[in-house]
Amino acid sequence: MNIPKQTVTSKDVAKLAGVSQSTVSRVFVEGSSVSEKTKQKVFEAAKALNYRPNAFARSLTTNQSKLIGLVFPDADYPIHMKTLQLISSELQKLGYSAVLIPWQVDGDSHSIPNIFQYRVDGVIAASATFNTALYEECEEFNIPIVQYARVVEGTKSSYVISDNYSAGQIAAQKFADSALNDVVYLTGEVPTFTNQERVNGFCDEFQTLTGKSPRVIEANYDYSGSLDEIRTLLSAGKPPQAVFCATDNLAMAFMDIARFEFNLDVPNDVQVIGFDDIPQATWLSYQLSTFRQDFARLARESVKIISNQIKEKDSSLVRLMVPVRFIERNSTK
Amino acid sequence: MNIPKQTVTSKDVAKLAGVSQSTVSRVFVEGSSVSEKTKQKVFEAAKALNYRPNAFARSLTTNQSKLIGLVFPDADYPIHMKTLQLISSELQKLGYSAVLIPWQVDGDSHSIPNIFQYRVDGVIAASATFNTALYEECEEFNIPIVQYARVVEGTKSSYVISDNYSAGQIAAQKFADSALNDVVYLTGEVPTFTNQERVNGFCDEFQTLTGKSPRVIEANYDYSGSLDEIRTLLSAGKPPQAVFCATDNLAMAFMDIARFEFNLDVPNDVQVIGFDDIPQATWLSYQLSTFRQDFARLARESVKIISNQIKEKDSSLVRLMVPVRFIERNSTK
DNA sequence: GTGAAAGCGCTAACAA
DNA sequence: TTGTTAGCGCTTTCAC
Repeated sequence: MNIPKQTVTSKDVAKLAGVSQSTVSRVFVEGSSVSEKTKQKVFEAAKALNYRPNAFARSLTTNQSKLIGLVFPDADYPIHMKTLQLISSELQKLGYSAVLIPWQVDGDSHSIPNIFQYRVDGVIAASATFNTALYEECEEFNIPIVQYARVVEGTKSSYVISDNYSAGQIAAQKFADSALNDVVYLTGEVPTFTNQERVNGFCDEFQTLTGKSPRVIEANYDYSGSLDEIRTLLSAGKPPQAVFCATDNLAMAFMDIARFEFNLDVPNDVQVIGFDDIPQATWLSYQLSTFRQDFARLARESVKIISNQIKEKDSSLVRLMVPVRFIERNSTK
Repeated sequence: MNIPKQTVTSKDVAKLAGVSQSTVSRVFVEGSSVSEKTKQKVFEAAKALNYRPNAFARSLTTNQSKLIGLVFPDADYPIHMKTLQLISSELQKLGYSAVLIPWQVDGDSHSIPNIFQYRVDGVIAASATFNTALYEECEEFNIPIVQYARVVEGTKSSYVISDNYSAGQIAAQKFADSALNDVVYLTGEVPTFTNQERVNGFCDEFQTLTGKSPRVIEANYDYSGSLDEIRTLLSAGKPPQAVFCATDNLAMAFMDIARFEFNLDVPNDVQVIGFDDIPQATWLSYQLSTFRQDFARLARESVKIISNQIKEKDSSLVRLMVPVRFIERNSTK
């Protein structure tokens, strides 16, 4: 176990360029005053030696790591990779890198604290399972945190989410336009703020428009965990005329059960709307009408917020709502 | 922009515990000799002050960052989140954290070098688009790299992949058992080592068993990019009796086109086998027979390899092949 | 615009 | 087992 010293340091570059170490430093720090000539000299020397500034040493003096902790989604939901790419890419543009924060605390819950040894400048919590410990740690160390596409109630943190209430309203309008009166909101089992907003928008609007209340029925956010609840729903008397589902996965589970086990036609016997617009929504088997979240925007905004809070030491909370778009395919009419 | 100093340092802890700074350090470093009594004292002081060792300062002296660069997949393929979770969790067990390396080099390609400012101890490249620059940088800085579930030919690095050749053989046997003779391998457009292995295993075995050669037809690894190629294939005379697809997404595209546009029954008119066992493979619309990769094992092994290469300074290449399992559902008979 | 010197928080010799 | 000392590679005053 023989760990070598770092190969090239700013000292080496300084020597080769014939300047002081601090001049080298200045060249690599934005906005320092260095003459164009020495700057060139230093760049040349740096390139010749293949020099990379040591971010750790830098952090030690600047007290900024340019590292953002990223709580990444725990569900194997098709859109989450895109989320990660978008966030990572936005961070990169601003000179930040992302460190993964494992959401699964194993055993003694020492894992969360571990990440704070790296002194992340901020944390982005991307639609993952709730983790109280994380929020407490952030508060303790005064690390700004922003929630991406989710809100954990009771936590005082910034967030960027889609306008779920409007989505609910639009779905309700769509169904009301078809003069339906027995409609269902199919929800997941874990109550979340964003889901509740959709429920509220849907129920409020449908009530207003038709005078009837939708049934809210609990299943699961994913496919396989919802099958039995859907069977129960469809076995209990007349099927609903339309179903608005909490996720696309759930909507697809509903469509499959309705078609293959209850011989119902979508959209003629029952209309279905999902939420998320996962790639599978376009597939020929589903052609699902659904709401597309503007993930690029969500990523951009959350990164912007976190970087502002870092730079400005501005601890005021930002709550942003991004519009969604209804994508009509063949599961509605 | 008022950046505060770090709140609590080992010095503070030392003072409170009434010991020297180096004793505090020893308490937080595995395998140092400290008496149980002082250890307790230090722990108490640390807890009272909410002390976290500064990983940057530590790295500076140890020349080890305990950070692993992670090149994460660029495709929005359903299993990739699981991959990330598994790798991240395995890393955590060994005391490492993962820093995301953005695969998309924007513009001036300065992004890759950036990550090396953090002096990652190693790099795991998880099934992503090939990036020559990354490999060169790693070599330049002597950073071990291991490829997860992929092999970029021409690169001298360790890798862990599934036994794709065997998968091809098993698929061939399955089809040969049904006495078929017109079978197709539906491949993606970008040639990869793992895919080629599957092609080889499939063709070799089918040839051996039946004396016939499968047709190898090029489409795409994802769903929507493959539709036209599949239409072309099915429009050209009699449909194949069976198709082995490079990915599950591709298999599902084939099933959809076959059923909805060519009125073919799966598996009676044409049998289909996929590869990956994504969650959708179990869905009622597909019930796809496919090969399940042992991602947990792939993650575990790749982390083990990288950590060994870091610890042992062992630059010998490890090439590991992990068995796959054929999961038979209703798309074959 | 540039250099010298001090110090960020930690670990690793070397003594004791 | 413990304390003292000397850096790790960088940035940042403060002179000049």
